[in-house]
Amino acid sequence: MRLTLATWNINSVRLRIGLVARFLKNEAPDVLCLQETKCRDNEFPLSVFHKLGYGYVALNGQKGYHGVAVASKIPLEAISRRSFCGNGDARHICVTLAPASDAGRGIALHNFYVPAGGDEPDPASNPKFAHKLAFLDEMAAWMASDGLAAFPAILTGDLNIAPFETDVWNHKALLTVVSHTPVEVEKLGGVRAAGPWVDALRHFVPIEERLYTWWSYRAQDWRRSDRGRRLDHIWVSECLKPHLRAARVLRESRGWNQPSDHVPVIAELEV
DNA sequence: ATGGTGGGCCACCCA
Repeated sequence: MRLTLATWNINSVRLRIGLVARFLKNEAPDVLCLQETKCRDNEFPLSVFHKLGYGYVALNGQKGYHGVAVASKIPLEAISRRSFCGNGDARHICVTLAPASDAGRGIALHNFYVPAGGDEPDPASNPKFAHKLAFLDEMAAWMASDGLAAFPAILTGDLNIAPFETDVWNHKALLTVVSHTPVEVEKLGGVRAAGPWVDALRHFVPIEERLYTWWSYRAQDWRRSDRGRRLDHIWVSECLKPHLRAARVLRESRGWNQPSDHVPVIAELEV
């Protein structure tokens, strides 16, 4: 079967539930991973997802900040949530996808919202940046010890890092800007190597081609200035690499009414 | 070089 998976930092799922519905009607992914839902689990607009055919929803929310969710047309099993850096932030949820045609163990799906890291790229003076680096270290160590990617697995979400030169509008200018500094790019590389994971978007889009998933709200005209960054990712385990069929960015949604500053990333696999 | 715009929520924190 064809499995379509999307990830989207929605920046308040309650405010933008209309955009989510539009996206689900238009693109109809089998699975949608959300970040920055910004609500408690009992405030999540479940009924909208149910009405649109997403009968399986797994939540890890909290009041006002962060929060991740997975909505799916296919059954979700073995739902778990991990707290990173021991501070109780809702930044991770793991589910197992059980596609009908998959006779095996299913696909483990990790949905992450990595800390943004604040403004100053110095862990000594900026605790938010220190938190981001510690979070990435913990991700890599966890992956290495648990062999998460040794079986069919997907790691997705807002990783808040644009790793390659063509993942930002100006590589040189952004070397000192949190999201593209060498130290965090290297740590993200460590997480990827710990799988090892395959970057689904870059599997299909040549590295020479600029590719963004986020444009700041602060630009006067995001489309004209096009000062974007590729912060949102879908990674698959090596054994799923031969099953990748397509991956793309839904750039147009940045121009919708009252948009999120992030747009969806979509990957298709034959499983 | 600076400040620009959004969200949650009720004083600011966060992106």
